[in-house]
Amino acid sequence: MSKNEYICDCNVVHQCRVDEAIQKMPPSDILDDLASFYKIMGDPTRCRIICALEGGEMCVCDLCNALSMTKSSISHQLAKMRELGVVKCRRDGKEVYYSLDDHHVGEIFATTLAHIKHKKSGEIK
Amino acid sequence: MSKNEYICDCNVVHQCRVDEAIQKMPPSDILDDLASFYKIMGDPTRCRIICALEGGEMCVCDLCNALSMTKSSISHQLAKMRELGVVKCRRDGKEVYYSLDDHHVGEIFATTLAHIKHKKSGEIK
DNA sequence: ATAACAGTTGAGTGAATATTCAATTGAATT
DNA sequence: AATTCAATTGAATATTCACTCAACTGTTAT
Repeated sequence: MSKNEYICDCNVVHQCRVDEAIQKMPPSDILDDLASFYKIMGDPTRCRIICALEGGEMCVCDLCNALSMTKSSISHQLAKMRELGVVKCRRDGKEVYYSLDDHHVGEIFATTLAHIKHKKSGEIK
Repeated sequence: MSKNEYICDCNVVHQCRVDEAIQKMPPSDILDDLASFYKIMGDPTRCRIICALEGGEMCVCDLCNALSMTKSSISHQLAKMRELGVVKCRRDGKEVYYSLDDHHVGEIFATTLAHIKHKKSGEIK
């Protein structure tokens, strides 16, 4: 009778918990944005770009040298980060300067970094 | 003379910023852990699992029905999340109950969700 | 104008990964 | 012991994605 028999071959154990979870689930556009935000942070290269930009704006060439990577590779990543509103850029002559666009990013980043470091040193839960 | 000529065909614009970024860059094992943490959150299915588990533990079948996905798919994701210490599980008879392992996850998740919602409703930077 | 330089972009490639399907494990019931 | 049910696992597939390479855009200098 309930929709689960079409999805899964077992019976619901706690219908109330299932209903509660469905009811409290954020709308899918919000969830997709959330996942996109995490996904954009979920790459070592982009994490390093964010770390570098926390000290202030840098041009693409500066970033290349700070991260020891090619201009093309960095530029591709910056384009994605810009699209998601993580970084912004301004042109000054031949150079293009990038900086963190979203002030929340730095905070979330710092919080998570502290959490990782804490876990790393002790493995206390 | 500087190493950048091997990486990039342009000249460093701000050597001091580059040096500062390199010096302040967290060690690569920390950065990899950080990226892994974000990566595991960077998938809508896993975000939904986390949302569901915030209300308390659920068995795999409950999760299937809450998310309208197959047991196998959910189980594969749960295995990854368990490996990274995001969720933990306990067996009770035939069922296996999953819950959030890391109390930081909920906090970081809530913070980011609030941030996304805020951005969504207004696009104020 | 032409050349030189900073950065971008698109196609292509190889690696990572989410889901499906089928087989298997582990536990409870008959 | 045999069956049933919840969950896991491995292989296969399709998609995503980071990086490379080469061509191109936009700006400055000659």
